[in-house]
Order: sequence, then C-alpha cells, then structure tokens
Amino acid sequence: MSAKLTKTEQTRRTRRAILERARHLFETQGYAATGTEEIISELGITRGALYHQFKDKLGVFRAVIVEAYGEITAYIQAKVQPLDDNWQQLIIGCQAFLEVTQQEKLRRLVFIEAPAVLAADDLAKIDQPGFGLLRESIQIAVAEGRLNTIDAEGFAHLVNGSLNELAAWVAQSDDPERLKTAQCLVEALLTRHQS
Amino acid sequence: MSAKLTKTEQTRRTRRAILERARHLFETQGYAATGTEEIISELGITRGALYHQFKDKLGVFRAVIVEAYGEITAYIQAKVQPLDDNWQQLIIGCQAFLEVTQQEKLRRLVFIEAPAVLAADDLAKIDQPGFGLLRESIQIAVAEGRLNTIDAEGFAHLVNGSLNELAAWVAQSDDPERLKTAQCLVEALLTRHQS
DNA sequence: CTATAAAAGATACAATCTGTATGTATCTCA
DNA sequence: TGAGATACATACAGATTGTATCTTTTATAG
Repeated sequence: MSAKLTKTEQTRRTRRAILERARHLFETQGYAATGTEEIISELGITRGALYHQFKDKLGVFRAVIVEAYGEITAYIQAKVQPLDDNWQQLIIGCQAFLEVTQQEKLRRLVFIEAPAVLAADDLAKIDQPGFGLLRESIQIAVAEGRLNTIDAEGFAHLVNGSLNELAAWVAQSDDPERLKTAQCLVEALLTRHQS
Repeated sequence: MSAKLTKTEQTRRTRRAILERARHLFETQGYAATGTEEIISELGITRGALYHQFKDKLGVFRAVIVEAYGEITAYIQAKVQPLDDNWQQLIIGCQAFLEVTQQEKLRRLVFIEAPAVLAADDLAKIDQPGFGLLRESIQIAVAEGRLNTIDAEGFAHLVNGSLNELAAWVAQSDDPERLKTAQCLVEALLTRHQS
C-alpha cells in the first residue's frame, strides 16, 4: 500500500473521466465531429491512455450509450416499481419514458447518434432491458385479457415507435403542455386497445 | 453544335453518375464509411469533378436522401390516388409505407443514415411532403368526424413513429407473414381511434 | 470567325484524424 | 526484491476531406 493510487482505482478514474468528457462531446457535437484528441484534452492524459482503456473510439461510444440506456430504464423502473397493477405500470411506464427523454442530450445520444454509429443488432442488445420491460408488460396485459391485439410483440414495437417519435415531437416545441398531450395520446393508444 | 456533349448534358450525366454510385455505397456501407474517392472511382472522373458539382460530401448525401424520400412518397401517392375516400387513403397509405420500406437499402438510408448525418430541421424539411401527406389525411379524418383524438398533429407523429418502428420490425424477420401482421396492426391502430 | 469569358474537370497539397507500434514508469505479487 | 504485468506517453504511418491552382472544352459577343 503506497500513498499513490492503486492500479484498479487509477483505471476506474481514467475510464470515468474519459466517459464523462466523451459523453458531453457526443451529446453536443455528435460522434463523427468529436475527435479522440478532443476527448482527452483537459483530462491530463494522452490519446495513448484512451486507446489503452478502450479498443477504439467506437468502444468509448458504446460504453457511453450503455450508460445512457441504463439511466432511461432506471428512471422508468423507479416510476413503475411502486405500482402493483401491470396495466397501470404499462401506462405510467410509457409516460415516464416521455418524461425522461425530454433531456435533449439523452435524445440526441439515443435517437440520433446510437442508431447511426452502432450496428442495429448491437444496439438491440443494449436496448434489450428497456424494450424488454415494455414487451413483457404488454404480454402480461394480453394474458390478463386487458389488452386486445393480434400480435403482442408487434404491438410492443408499435408502441415503442410511437414513444420515440412523440419524444422528439414534444422536444421540438417550447409549449410546456405538449408533454402532457403526448402522454395523453399514449394513454389513449393503450386504452383504445383494451378488450 | 459539335459532336461532343453539350455543357448542361455533361453536367447532368456527371451528377447522375455520382448520385447513383454514392447512393449504392451509402446504402451498403453508410455515410461515414464511404469515401469520396470510392464514389468516383470507376466513374472515369476525379474527385475534382465531384467537388465541382457538389459543395462537399454532405451535399452529395443530401441529394441522395432527397431522391430516396421522393421515391417513398411517390409510391404511396400512386397507391392512394385511385381511392376516393380519405379514410381508405389513410389506411392504404400507411400500409403502402410499410411495403415500400421493405427495401433494405431504403430503410438504411432513411431510418439510419439520414437522421444521423443531416440536421434534424433540415431532414424535417426534406420529409415534409411525405409526413405532410399523413398529417393532412389525419386532419381530414378528424374534421370528417371519423377519427377521435385530442391532438391531430400529435397523433400523426404517433402513427409516423409506429410506421417507422414497424418497418424495421418487419424487416428484421424472414417471416413473410410479418408484413401483413404489421399492416393489420396499423389498421387496428386507426380503427380503434374511430369515433 | 475569332477572341474572350465561363464552366467542367484534373492535379497537387495542406490539414486532420484514427489506430498502431514502441518506449517508459509504476504497481503487483511470488 | 526482482520479474512481469499494467497504465500511460510518444512517435508515426495511413487515410481522408476540402481547397487552391491549373488545363481543357464549350458558350457567346462582336
């Protein structure tokens, strides 16, 4: 034990510093416009450290995206957990998604950059926990006889697409009421598909 | 009049050649992975010609995207034109969108590359004719009293998002029935919102 | 018909940026 | 304590974009 940092601790700090700075730059400039040099400048390290901790620039981006997706699902989970009725969870969960994606930075990362930079199947793997939540809730609703659709999985995708587009629609306006409107629209979408 | 090409004709041919080759490469490799050198090789011209005809690489991409969007709306228009009932047009139009976007190349261009490469407001401008079709049809349906929603424009975005996601969902499967399933889902979405 | 302007395209070059190869210092552990 | 692993720095090769500068061909005015 020396006064200096332990090896694992040093790694942890370096990775965190890179991830946080990279995330900020990816959020504001996008992946393509952000250079590896720009990421590490002001961090007191060189590109060598970055390439030691991550396979390449894409590896950094992927790690950033994993964290961003994690935050979204965590937010939704927290909103949904206290509820005991699956149908309530479904509605509230969708509305929570619209809330959390009002952060412009998250939107750019998740809706714009990620689909373009990452391969579709890789992204699906990252999104699995989040979309899985939605799909399972819908499947339960169907099983409980509260939701009526010819294809539960397809309907899950329909809802997911609605949420993504509505999130962007809400965002591109400065009307503070629009979020509520979008939330009502989603609720109506679900309610209208009740048995 | 000489046996050689006229100036405008030469320009036309050069631009077409660049656009077609660039489109193929953007479709198969994406924007970032396609170099300007790669675009013009085999065309018998140099990058100088490309930069003379287009402002930059992004200018080439934008022109490609404008054409791709044009094809989509043209397909839908053709399917919808013969119908006289707006409600029918709305349903058939949405289903036509799912059909035409089954071309993998179109999907990558329109759903993956374009949102990442072009600014959101610029893309919205390009998409205006297509989305406008959907929005107007929905507004008419509301005016006719056949559609019931708290916000016509918001509902248009909801439907649009559903279509985008369903198009990808249909595509990522080899089940030939899935397209029909998706079309039924969209029809149900609209039908369930009837007054 | 010719001289001049303008446009299409070619060539060469500067500025970046990514990833890799190699070197060095620090930590871990037998 | 000494060998090996780990974290990081430095230097460099390769690729790529955009621009500046020429050359050639077409259009046009006198």
